[in-house]
Amino acid sequence: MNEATAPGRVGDVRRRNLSLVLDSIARTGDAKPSRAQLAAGTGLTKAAVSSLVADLVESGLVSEVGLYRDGERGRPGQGLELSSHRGVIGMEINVDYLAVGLVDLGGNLRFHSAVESRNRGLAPAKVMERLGGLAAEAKAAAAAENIAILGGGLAVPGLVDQQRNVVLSAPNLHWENEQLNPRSLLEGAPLGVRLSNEANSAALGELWYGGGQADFLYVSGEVGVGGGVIIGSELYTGPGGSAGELGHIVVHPEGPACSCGGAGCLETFAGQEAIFEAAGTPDGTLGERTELLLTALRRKDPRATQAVHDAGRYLGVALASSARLMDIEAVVLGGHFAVLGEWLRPALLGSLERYAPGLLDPANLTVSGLEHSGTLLGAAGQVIRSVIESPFEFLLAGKLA
Amino acid sequence: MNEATAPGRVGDVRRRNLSLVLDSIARTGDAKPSRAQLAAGTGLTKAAVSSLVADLVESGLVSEVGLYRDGERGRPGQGLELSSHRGVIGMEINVDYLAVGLVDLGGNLRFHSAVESRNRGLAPAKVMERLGGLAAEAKAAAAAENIAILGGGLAVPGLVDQQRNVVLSAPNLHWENEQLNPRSLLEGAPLGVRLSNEANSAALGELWYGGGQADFLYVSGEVGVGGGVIIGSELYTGPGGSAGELGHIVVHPEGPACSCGGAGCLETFAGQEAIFEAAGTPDGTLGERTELLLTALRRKDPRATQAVHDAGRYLGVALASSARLMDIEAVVLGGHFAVLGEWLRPALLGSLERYAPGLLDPANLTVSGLEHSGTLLGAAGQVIRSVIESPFEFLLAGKLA
DNA sequence: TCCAATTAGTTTTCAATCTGAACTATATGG
DNA sequence: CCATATAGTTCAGATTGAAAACTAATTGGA
Repeated sequence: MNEATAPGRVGDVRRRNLSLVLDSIARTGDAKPSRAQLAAGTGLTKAAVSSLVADLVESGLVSEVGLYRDGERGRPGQGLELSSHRGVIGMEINVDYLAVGLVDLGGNLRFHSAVESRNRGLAPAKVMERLGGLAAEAKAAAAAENIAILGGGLAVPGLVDQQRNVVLSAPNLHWENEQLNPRSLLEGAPLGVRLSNEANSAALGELWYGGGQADFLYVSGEVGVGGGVIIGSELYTGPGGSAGELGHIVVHPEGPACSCGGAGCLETFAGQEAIFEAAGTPDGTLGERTELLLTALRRKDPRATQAVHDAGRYLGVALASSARLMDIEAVVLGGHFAVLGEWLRPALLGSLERYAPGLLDPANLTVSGLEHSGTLLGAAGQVIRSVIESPFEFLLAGKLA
Repeated sequence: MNEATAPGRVGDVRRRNLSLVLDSIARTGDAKPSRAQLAAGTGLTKAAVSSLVADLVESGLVSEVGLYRDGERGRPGQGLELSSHRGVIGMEINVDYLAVGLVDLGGNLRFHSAVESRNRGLAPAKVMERLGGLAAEAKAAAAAENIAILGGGLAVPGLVDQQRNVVLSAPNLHWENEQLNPRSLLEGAPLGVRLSNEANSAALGELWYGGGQADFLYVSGEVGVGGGVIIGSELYTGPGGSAGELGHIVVHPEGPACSCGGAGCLETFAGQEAIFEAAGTPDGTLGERTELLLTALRRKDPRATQAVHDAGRYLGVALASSARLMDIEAVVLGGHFAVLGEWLRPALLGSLERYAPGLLDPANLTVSGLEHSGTLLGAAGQVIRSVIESPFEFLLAGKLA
């Protein structure tokens, strides 16, 4: 007998409605809805909403914020909002830097700190130690603002196993099957620390806190070319968790060998290294090389211009194929594709028009506006969303003062 | 206020559990479970299962089939099965033929009929008229076997709007924005007739009635190259409903122009027409040309061999990219790719190994075993699944004798 | 032969939770 | 200052599954 689904119990109704109400409060955001507005918005009765809100307030997830004046007459409602005294710490390990951010339940970045750190080839333990220092800063900031930390999210540029806290493979860090202990970064946080992929987190950050629509492909141009697929406002990770590997789509069957073992992958044409090399940018730190490349582009250096043009063209091929396969209607560019957006865009659009005419509206090809906090927001947001989606489990997990 | 989700009501629990029990019976299939076994399998109590089964039996969806002898002692259980006196008619319009099938709730093909029909360029009304004749045969067969027809599914080789019953675009039929009236094929069926895409239906047929796993890509080689993406045992159609267009993945950026307006699409290398042309197969009906090509392959004709080899190679490129983007771990080949499977496979596997080494286990690259009934089964199955997933709605829709 | 053991299925009681309606609370405006 | 309007609470009623006790049907051994 196959028992894919759990049986419905009477209590499930409340779990679902707790989440529905909490989600409504989160979506309404700055408007700070009253119970009556929530009742109208969710379709529940006022009685049910009152009862649900009472539980949420008691748990500390929701706060009442004074009276709310909407119409002209009648008793004013009590405004409700996600508590600004509950937060999650977002953390990011990338090839050239470490970063942390403190995000409250409402999605506000209350503290942010980043340091350069050449992590490539460094032992995970060493990197985690450095990150611990940053995390301590964030914890201090939370204490100062009286924000209780519920949990954390840690994004890394590689494939992860969230259940076991293992980085299965992060080629650009030279990590392979590395067991991490992210929980140690945030002792005592009731929801622990969730490990995630950098591109996926950035995509989720864009969805929840940026200009993300319900369906889009986020393209992450870091050292590697990654992607995050958002479908119906959810991250699509695929059965094995490694969906969105845009960097290894074959864009030319006679193309050069790729570090992945394949050939003709997008990354060999549009990865940071490939672009710098094609443009003839000399060695240096990421910041230096980026500056040099941008300068070269501004003075219309032909080699740099051609390099970026080619990258855009092949990115267009990959996006055309992706759009066809997954019916993608919108694309958000992040990382170095965001930085190079202006120079990349014409070739990219031309390529899309050549390989998939009319499929993607140029207006739906945008550049991320979250800059470097997108990944942090997404990493933290996953924990915040887990609370919004299962508040009942959270109520049990721990009602902290 | 955003009201994405409906509020949970107490009654929803029963809807869910009705579906859970019905689905359990469907999955258990030939084993014909007793109420007690269902209780164990679903996690519900015997009392709850008894009550749910009573409703399902009353509706006619489930039948009791005599005593069930399992253990050595104790009262024997009443075996339960999906009623074999309820059925759905699956129908298919393709470029060269029409087909119908009668499928009972248990997924058994109780009647099947197909005729050659050159539908390319024919007016939809004319094609529907011919199909009506076939549908009448199926209805007669149903009457003879005392099977009540609940509804129908109609698959066409094109993009459809299921809500409005419009074929948005079926290039190989030369149909564009054609309003159909599928309901007229099956007057009186309580659930109407559901329009669907041929490749998607074939993928679903493979999932429900073939060797389909929970996650796979079905590749449909008909006149065009189509695809159906199954993720977590569900069809992924994308936000606009046109996901799975494997035929228009770019496999060579300098490739020839494609009918879609793009260039270098897989279809220009691996579509039926492209293969026949590259192989030098003379004109004729599909059956004749296929026979000629197979004969040429058997006698190791170099041109035919090369044509199929190239098609396999480019199909490999497309599958490598698809696997990377969507984390696809299994592929099922249908249509002419199934027919050519034996000759295609080496080049396809070689190509996969070159472009995405180790990503797809060759054992997970299989050929459909449903032959020509896969699409019919899938088209009908969608209606059957809708009943299994929402039996409560069905109970309201109509309890027929 | 017949009863203890065993398993299937039903009945009964209870708790959870929503709806709906009546009720209380608090504001505005004439 | 009261009619009106809106917010929010209280309470009876309905639905539904859990738990436990009960009835039903069968086997195997005394």
